[in-house]
Amino acid sequence: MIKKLVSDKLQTVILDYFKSKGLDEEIKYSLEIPPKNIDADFALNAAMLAAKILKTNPKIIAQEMSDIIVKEMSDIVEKTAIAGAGFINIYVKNSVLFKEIQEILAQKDKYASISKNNKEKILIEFVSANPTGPLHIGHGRGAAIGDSLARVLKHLGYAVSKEYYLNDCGNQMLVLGKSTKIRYQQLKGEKIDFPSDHYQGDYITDIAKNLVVQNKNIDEINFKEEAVKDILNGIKDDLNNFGVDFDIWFSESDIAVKKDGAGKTEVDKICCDFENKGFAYVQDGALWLKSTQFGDDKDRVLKRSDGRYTYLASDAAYHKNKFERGFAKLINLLGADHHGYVARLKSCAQMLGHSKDALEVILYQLVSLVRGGKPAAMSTRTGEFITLKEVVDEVGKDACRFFFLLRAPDSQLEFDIELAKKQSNENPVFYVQYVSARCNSILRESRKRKNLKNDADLSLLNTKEERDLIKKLCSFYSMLSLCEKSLSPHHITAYLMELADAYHRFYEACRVLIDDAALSSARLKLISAVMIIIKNGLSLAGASAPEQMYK
RNA sequence: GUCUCCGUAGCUCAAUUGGAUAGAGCAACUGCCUUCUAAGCAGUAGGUUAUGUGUUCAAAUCACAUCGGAGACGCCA
Repeated sequence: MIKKLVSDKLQTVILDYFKSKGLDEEIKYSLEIPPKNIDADFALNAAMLAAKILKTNPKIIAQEMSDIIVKEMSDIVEKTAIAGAGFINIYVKNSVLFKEIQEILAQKDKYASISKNNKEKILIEFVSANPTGPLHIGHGRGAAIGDSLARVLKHLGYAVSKEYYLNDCGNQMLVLGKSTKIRYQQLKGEKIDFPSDHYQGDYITDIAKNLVVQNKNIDEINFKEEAVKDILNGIKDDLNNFGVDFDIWFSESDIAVKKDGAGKTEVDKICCDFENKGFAYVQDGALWLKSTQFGDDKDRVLKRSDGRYTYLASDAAYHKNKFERGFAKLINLLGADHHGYVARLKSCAQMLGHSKDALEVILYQLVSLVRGGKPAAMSTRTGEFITLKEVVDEVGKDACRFFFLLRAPDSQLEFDIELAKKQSNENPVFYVQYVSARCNSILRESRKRKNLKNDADLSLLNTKEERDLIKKLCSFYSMLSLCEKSLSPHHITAYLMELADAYHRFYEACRVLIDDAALSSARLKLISAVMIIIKNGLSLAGASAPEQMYK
């Protein structure tokens, strides 16, 4: 939280300076972590931005600002330096760093979390796969990104709810029921052709087999219900084994089937509402949403001329329901193939009286599946897909979740099954978890020793490797706020790899269990702090921090 | 045809959202285990950020154009 400390103090100092210069407008300066070749703790770009407006030399502004910072913030700032085109590099006092380590040790898994729930309520909806088949590897990516983002936001003090939207009515449910029935009849010896537009996967036959065992009369079986129940249980198991749990399972039938006293569903009501407000109109016997009014490139059908609603109508009612539950911000994770929905969903949000930013849609590129260099199909209908369960069983939950978090959502992810199945050091999760194993090993060994002190003097930690490691620990909060700002949790894995790198270098350079009891105690404190951060970070990524690892 | 995303080292990807000398892992090569786990460390090599023009103190990042890849554009679900 050093960054927060520095930036909070800087804010008033800089504002005062700007005022003294007669600058009223807000300048969006940023406090950054400098590139590796510069050893300063933070870099400030405010002088260059101010110079642009004041039309003066940025270096002069930088010097003035720098002098004020040193004077006003002497309790935390050791020194400053002006570099490049007018960067102000800030060096934080060692005592601030050491205090931060104490803070980590005291707060443990609560470190860098904001406990007061004064931030807005957020609903994050993800996966939401139709219950027509098991989750595949693409759903895994959505699950990993959504769940980790939720964990980060929760840690930062937002009241986050994770929701799965269940499309449990509509035509495909009927097809699912029919598919199961035909498989059942085939198992009973009837000669029936299986239609090519029905669900082909073996899991349908498995469900039918279970029904055959129950030995009921065919007329007593609700095939649709049995199939959905079976598949949904499978989905829940798969998510559970993947470390993902949802707070709310929202059923589409609640808004599209359930009727109020007047015999209206929520979908009926919102369509009516939109029409009354002029956001929808009738043309060619269908009801159209005027989404072009809010930036969509064409209007969309809400209700077909035969009276059936489209998915958009359900989605509009669903999002209205989300807002009504008191969520100030909605985050939806969608596969990139659904990007066409963004404009119309945002239109709905605005028609409901919310800002278009109240709904954030994170699109993640689909996972292209490769098997031994050749592309592999992923269609639920052909039945030739790799399930999430299959990959988790073979690769392990930790590696799988870490792998999905390595890339930004909008970059395409190539998942080579053969490579992922190889449990080798090609997978960076081992590099990070190895830190945990090495720390634990030392901590175990240290318990056998008796010359260690509790009130270790952290100022003894003054080698380059120790200082680098401490600084990396202290930037944990910066990483979290970056995830928040970019709404992407992929910075977690990048951070963990950097932290692991700093730790392994420290491990090589600085022996912990040594005769010098004072130094040894200080280093033990340091690795206790490392353990806390590694564990926190891995936990946000949905992975574990093992106590031991063997060859 | 229109729209969205992408194009960065041999491969897979980062780059704190406009910042300083563009960084990691894998693959390749050279060293390091009688001391807390070598799933590690140190080092070498690898780049006109697809191409071009522009915007400014500053561009991989923004704008326009071109080339290439993926995807979306139905009164489908």
